[in-house]
Amino acid sequence: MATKPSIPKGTRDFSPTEMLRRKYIFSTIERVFQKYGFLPLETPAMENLETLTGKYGEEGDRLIFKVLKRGAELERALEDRSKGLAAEALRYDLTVPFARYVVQHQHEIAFPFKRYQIQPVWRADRPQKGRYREFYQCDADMIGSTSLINEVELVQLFDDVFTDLGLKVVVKINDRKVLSGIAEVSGQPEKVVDIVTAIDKLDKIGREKVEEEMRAKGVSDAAIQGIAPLFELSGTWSEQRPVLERWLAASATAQQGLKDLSFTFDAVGAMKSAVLEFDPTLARGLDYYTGAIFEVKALEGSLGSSICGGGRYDDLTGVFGLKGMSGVGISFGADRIYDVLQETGKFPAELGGSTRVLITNFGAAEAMHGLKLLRQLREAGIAAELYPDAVKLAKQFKYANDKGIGYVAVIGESELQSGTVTLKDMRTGEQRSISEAELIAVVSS
RNA sequence: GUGGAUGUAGCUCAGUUGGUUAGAGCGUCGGAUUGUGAUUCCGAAGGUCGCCGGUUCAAGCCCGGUCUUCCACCCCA
Repeated sequence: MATKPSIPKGTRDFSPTEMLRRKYIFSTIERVFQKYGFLPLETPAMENLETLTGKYGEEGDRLIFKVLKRGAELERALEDRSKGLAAEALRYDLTVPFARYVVQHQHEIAFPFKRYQIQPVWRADRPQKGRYREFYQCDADMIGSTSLINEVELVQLFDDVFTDLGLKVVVKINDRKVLSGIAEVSGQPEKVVDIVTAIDKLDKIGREKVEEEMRAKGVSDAAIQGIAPLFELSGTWSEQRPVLERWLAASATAQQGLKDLSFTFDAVGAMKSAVLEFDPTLARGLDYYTGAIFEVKALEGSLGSSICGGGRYDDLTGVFGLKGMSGVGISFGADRIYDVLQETGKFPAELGGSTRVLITNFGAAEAMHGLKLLRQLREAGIAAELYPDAVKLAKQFKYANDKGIGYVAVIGESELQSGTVTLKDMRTGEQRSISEAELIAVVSS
């Protein structure tokens, strides 16, 4: 007997209902990406293993899904383990494949290059709620420009997407240069990574535990004291800015970061659905971000975790041999946006895709006539179906009901003779007899 | 990768200190209505109790292993 079928851990099937909703999210994001001048790009599901290893830190390397060698190559690898059992791996994110693409095709690309990419990525992580081993990323990056106008546009892009999705969000922004400045001013600039990863957890574990963690990582009490002003920071950017300028006066790096942030705040202007907020505790993706850092959180729903991220990286393509290419990019977490929209009931009630009208099937003659009508309806741009089998009518009506089809056009023997259809509005339950010529007009209104 | 929970019908879940033939609601299917869904009434089907092994006269229940899902950490979308 066949064993019960299943799918790998951390992967999911998406039902038609779920897919309509997912496509709604993807197409909303894609439309905005295009409006901002980003062009589509796709890269293979698999990359050469060496393209990926070492790009995500020690922790990241462990989470890369490796693809086992096959055939004779595998036999050889099993005998001599020194070269490893895998030469390829599934992509871990979209940014590194993008960097690889840019380097490989640098002579064909016109810079600044703006691309978007909506594809699944894989991580050999331990699944949890909202964390999968296969999930989609929706990335937009521009590379080959250091202008802060890019940062400004990305903030506006966030605003546009979430306005279209009808969700209130906060866009948090920070600058890696400010974080370096904080470490500088504290007197232990070499501890910047430890300081920053601890600060990053502030809203989750609180000030005391953050200080505890810094102490555990070897940050001195004097330095922790020096970071204290961070915890007292409050108010809007215009209130925060002078405080930061005074506190971080000794660090030229920090001053530059503050200047850049101010430019972004000033240039963004009024926003529709998003609130822009400076968050000094924001540190994500420290490995390659060098300037601005972005994160978006929903102001509705209970998810709490971030639904988008991004930032500027000064030397993303350097590891592949192309130096001095600065880029800035963002990523939408479609799966988490789905959860928030689902929880807050923000999905549109009717998401296209469902058939508008179903023609009943009473038998060969009626069906052949229905087929002709079906063609006319479709020519008129109306999604229509003919029930394929001449089963009892209740079953055909139930099919329409379950599928959310708006109208059922009953064509039996009497309708066939009189050239009419009996049209039932499935929402109201009303039913009336109309001529075939009227059908398209009534159904499309 | 570390620590802790979880798994019973398609779905959500009951199931007594281990005791005969494992239940409910929803859904599905059939009928009431051979030309009408959603609502109503009647009826039926559907389970190797995640899987493998052990203890026992007897296991859905106890023990071990394994897998899944979930939670915390790590990290992250």
